[in-house]
Amino acid sequence: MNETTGCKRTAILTAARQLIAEQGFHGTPTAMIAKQAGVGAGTIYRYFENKDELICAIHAELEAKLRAHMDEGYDRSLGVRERFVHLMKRLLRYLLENHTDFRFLEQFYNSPFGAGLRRDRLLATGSVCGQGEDDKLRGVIEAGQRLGTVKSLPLLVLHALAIGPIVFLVKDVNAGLISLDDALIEACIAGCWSAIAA
Amino acid sequence: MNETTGCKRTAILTAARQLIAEQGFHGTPTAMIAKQAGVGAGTIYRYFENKDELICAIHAELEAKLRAHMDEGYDRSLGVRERFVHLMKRLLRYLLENHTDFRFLEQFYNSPFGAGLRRDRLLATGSVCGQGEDDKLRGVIEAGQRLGTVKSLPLLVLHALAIGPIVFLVKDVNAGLISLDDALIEACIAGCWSAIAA
Amino acid sequence: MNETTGCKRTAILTAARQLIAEQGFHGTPTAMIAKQAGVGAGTIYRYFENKDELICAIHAELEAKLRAHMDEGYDRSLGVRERFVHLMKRLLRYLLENHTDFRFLEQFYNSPFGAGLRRDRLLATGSVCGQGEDDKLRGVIEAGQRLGTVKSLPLLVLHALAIGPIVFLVKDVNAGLISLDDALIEACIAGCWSAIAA
Amino acid sequence: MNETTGCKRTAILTAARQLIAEQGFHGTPTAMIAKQAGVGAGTIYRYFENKDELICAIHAELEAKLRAHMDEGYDRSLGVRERFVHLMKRLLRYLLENHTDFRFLEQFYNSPFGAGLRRDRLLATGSVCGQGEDDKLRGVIEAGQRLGTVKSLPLLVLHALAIGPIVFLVKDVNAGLISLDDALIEACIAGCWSAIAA
DNA sequence: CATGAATGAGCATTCATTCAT
DNA sequence: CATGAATGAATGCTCATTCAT
Repeated sequence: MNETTGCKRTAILTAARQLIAEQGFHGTPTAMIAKQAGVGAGTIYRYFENKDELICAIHAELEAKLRAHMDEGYDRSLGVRERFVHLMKRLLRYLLENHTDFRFLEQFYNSPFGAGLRRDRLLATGSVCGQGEDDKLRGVIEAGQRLGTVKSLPLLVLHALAIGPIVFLVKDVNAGLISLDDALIEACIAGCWSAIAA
Repeated sequence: MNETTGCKRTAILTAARQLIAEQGFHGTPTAMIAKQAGVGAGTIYRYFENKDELICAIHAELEAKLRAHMDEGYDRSLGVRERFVHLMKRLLRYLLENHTDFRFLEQFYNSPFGAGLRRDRLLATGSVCGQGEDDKLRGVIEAGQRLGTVKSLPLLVLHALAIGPIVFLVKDVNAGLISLDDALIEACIAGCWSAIAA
Repeated sequence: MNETTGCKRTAILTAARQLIAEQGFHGTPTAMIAKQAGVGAGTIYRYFENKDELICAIHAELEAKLRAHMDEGYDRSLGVRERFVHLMKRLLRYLLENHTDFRFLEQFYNSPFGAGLRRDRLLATGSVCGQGEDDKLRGVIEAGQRLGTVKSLPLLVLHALAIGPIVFLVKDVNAGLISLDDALIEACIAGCWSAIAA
Repeated sequence: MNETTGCKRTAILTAARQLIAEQGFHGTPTAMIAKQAGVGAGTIYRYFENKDELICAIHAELEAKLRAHMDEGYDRSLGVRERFVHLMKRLLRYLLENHTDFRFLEQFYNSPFGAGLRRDRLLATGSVCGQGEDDKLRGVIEAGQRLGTVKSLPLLVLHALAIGPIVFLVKDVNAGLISLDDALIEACIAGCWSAIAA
């Protein structure tokens, strides 16, 4: 048993996520996933229609996890800037701490897989434009716009100004080019706020 | 003849860049590249060691083109902010106008190919930290720091704050989620400046 | 419950026969048979050694059914020609009315399955040469030979002359190329008789 | 070199025909075909879209060969019966002498492959009903009907009476149940004629 | 007895790369 | 130099069969 998860489906998801994060979609044969998950080659297909479905399932899982993590400890009573900083910090910290998750998502969005799904997605175009979803970051930005503390620009532009640097920076960190302490994280997010602040 | 370039190497590079931008690395067999380039399947291997080398050659070519485009019309006599805006505008406009180039680079950096090459690259971690190269954006940022108009943060962080939103936004545009007029471009780059300005 | 037969074995046989008739041996996984039969995938193996045995069991069942049908209403006191016509009509009508049975047998005999079993089988080489079995058609032909009303040719040749057209014609009917009324059936069997009559 | 044919396409066709005749479609992996043909596994796909296309190509080839063989030596000036006997003899002899061809066609027509193609095919429903083609057997039968020497029955019925016994008998021969000398061949075809003769 | 999750051998097909011409 | 036919290793997926419950 390679996985203590108990459930084979979870073992497969975990193995696939890790391997794909490291070696890419095409560098990760299903046989390798099965082996790493400690299951038979055919077992994958009891849980997923095909390799693509497996990949999309991982993506869905990761996005839910990420969103849940960001929302944790969110306090509506705080001011716009404080709430923005809270969400952004949690986002940045999550991406830094969950190395393989980020690597996976990185590849996902920049591949034909993500092409059709890109809209409304968090790291890609931002859940900010999630239609009816309870997107906290979007809510904060819109609240700021109503109060006049955030620029009157299209949501997508503001979102790019906020999220773009985070994604970019995490790549640098993962590439070993820099490491971020609390002060730098604080400074970076302050910069993001300045970018969107009126 | 699909290419009037005369040189087969160029025909191959062009064909490969376009096809890969549209279909991804793995959706683009070498045979397809050869056909589109109007050359024999074996001819590719007269000019490139293997498919990976071809891909890296495209990357190198695109990066050089991009850098050259950014530097064009650059006026050292202007102020820091003006020079920053000039470079950033040219970058954003180039990426918007050269759709397939961006698509290619997007895929390149977010794949095992780019993994080893990521350091020092423009869109990835920014040519800003190009060792000895004449990197104008880096120069502007450092000049700003000396004058106290740009924050005293690591270059990579500033670079992320500047470039991150651009890359992010171009993806949105390419996904058809938004289109940018001059005013939005201006506003976006103003936001980037605010992010790094002291 | 898809089957009211009560017995799982029967449910499996029925499901397998129908599915195989429609989709062929290789287009019919055991899992599909089990599902259609309303039993678990493993249950098939409680009643049949393996898939091949199941297929052979269906074949045996169908052949018995067919033989029983042919023999029904058989009157030994009639003349040779009348008895021949009786058996042949019942054969033709059975095959026309039991579409899937015919489709199954068709596939069975023309596949490696039937290869080893072909000898002594009704539709294939004819139960006419069934060793000790009470084969009515064979009996009629031999009786005819003794009376001099049927040609003195090897049984197998006579059998081919009698049965061949039937099998051939049913295929045409199943393919929707022709439909047979009573007159045509009569005429066809008359032709078969002419072929073997002295 | 397993094949002296010179052309790989031919080697593949030949190998596939023989192997499939012996082991069936599903008992004959493409790798086995390639090996027997003395070519690489991928080479098959340079000549055929996929395995199905290969199989259909074999079928087309065999049917053409068979038709050509039947037509050889055909003399329009002979009487209806003589022409019928000529064609039928050549058909029967061809099937007897080309064991594997028959085995292949047998399987082809009784499989999902043949399902859509069955109409108008020689062994299946008979080229007799080939729309505009120069089908000699059909011509002879129709000529006989005009002269009143052949029954006034639908072409398909007459065709079944003529061809059915042949196909049936060849199976018996191939199964080793009987062997045909000239006299038996003559007798059998005489029987077929009696079946359709007015 | 019955189940159905798990298995893994087996197969069709693709594609980067080679090499004889 | 250029070609493109040939290659065969590699891969996603299927399915008959087993066995723990």
